[in-house]
Amino acid sequence: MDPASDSCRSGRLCARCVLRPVAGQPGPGGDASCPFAPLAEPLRQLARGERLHAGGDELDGVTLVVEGALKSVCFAPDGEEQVLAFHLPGELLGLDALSAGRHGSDVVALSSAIVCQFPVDGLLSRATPRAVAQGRLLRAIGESAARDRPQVQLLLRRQAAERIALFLDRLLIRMQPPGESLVELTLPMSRDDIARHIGLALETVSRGFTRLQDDGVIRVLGRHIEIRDPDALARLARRS
Amino acid sequence: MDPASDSCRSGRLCARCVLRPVAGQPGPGGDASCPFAPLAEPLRQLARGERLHAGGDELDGVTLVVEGALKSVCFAPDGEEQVLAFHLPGELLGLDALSAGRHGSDVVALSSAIVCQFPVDGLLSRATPRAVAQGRLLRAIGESAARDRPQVQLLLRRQAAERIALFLDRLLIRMQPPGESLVELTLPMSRDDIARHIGLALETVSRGFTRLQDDGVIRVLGRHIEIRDPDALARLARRS
DNA sequence: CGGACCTTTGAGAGCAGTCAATGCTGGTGG
DNA sequence: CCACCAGCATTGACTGCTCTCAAAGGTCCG
Repeated sequence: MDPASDSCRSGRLCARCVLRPVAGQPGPGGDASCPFAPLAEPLRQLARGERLHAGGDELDGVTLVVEGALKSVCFAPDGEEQVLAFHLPGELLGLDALSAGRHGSDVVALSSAIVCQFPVDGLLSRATPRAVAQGRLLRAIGESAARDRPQVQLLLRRQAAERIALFLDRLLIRMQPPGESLVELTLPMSRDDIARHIGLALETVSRGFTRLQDDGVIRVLGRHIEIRDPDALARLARRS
Repeated sequence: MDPASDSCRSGRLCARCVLRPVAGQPGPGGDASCPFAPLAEPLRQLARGERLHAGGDELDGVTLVVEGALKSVCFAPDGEEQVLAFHLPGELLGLDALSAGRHGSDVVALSSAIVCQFPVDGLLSRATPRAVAQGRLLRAIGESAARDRPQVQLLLRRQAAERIALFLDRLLIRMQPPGESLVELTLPMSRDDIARHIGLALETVSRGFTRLQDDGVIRVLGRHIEIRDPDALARLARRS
């Protein structure tokens, strides 16, 4: 099997890739011709709960989520798990290891998942045919750096209701394909994971969801969420 | 005046540059030979309160803090200022704009400051003599991405005392030159700025400092902080 | 010396955390 | 097909911490 072509053989998998959307690239051959294929390792499949890598592990490379969802976690010295980020299809992870050479957090699959890894050697190589791809990658890196910022903004909100509304609103945006507008979604993570991600007790998260339901903003059935009033949700996320 | 050489003419200014510390580079010529000089614009001086750029501004380039301190702020829709980050000498800022092409937050000088800017064109250029510098830059980018993570970790702590201790401990680490161990420091930011950065009310921050003083961990005189028991501080930051 | 800004301190109310118990759901095996 | 079980989600009661409001004290600068 050819590792390079395997990782991007399927158009379905590459369609939402963050590395792809660049000026004109719909050329003949379609999705099969991923410009990053030469840099990638074979796709890797993960089972629910399986660990992609642990904090302290040597940097294997930057990772792209193709399917499923993962979380980055670290542990406070008292053993408390902190969820630093969720990683959805099309998003990059592992950038924080580019400098230190080793990962700063554990990354665990929330469900069965497929990822695409780019060895760091390829990224740092100064071979010229890859220069264009490198530029594109630099942009993707900036994108990822930018994605951390909203998380900080969220955590700076001191009202639990605001945090929960913001979290939901942003997850919605990240999950919906460009142009579409999701009306319902199934959360890939537990209430506990959400709580550890937005800095609240899990009971507070649960109460928050219930409250949003009572107010007619969403409808909750466990992890299945129906958005009844997207504007109200956005308003709650942005105001107060 | 030659812009390129001006930006790194002074060894004093470049000594702590994040871009500099690479394998062997002490060669003759010393600090004057900054390998990034060809990529940089002339140094820029900022007065206290002066804005380097605003959120939404077109990306001018990645910025290195040479002297002084700055803060990145954004405003919640209700007008509340949120301090996303503080930027100290030797640190990079503006990475989050690499993808969108425009800055995501206002950056304001906390005191008079000097910065060194790298136009984005130079960074994306695939000219080969710069390839090495690009690799180094990629590492610096990863470093910056990694610096955002601790902020999230900090905000996930729910106890005010922990957040304050963590904030102080990390600021200490960032401010002390490698190898040295600071015993006292002068905070470049106000209690209000700290509060808006770690998600607390300014009164809570003030009380936290007082508490640390009462416990014999630090000594407080306004913005001047003396570390009386570094181990205790580290312990508070990492435990409970 | 005056004033603006920053910091500290106090008192009270409200919100979120903790502890505890019940309910629900999805998967497994009888 | 149903019973059971484990993990997850919801709800309630109570405590405690942090926010808010308010005022006084300090510091730095003009």
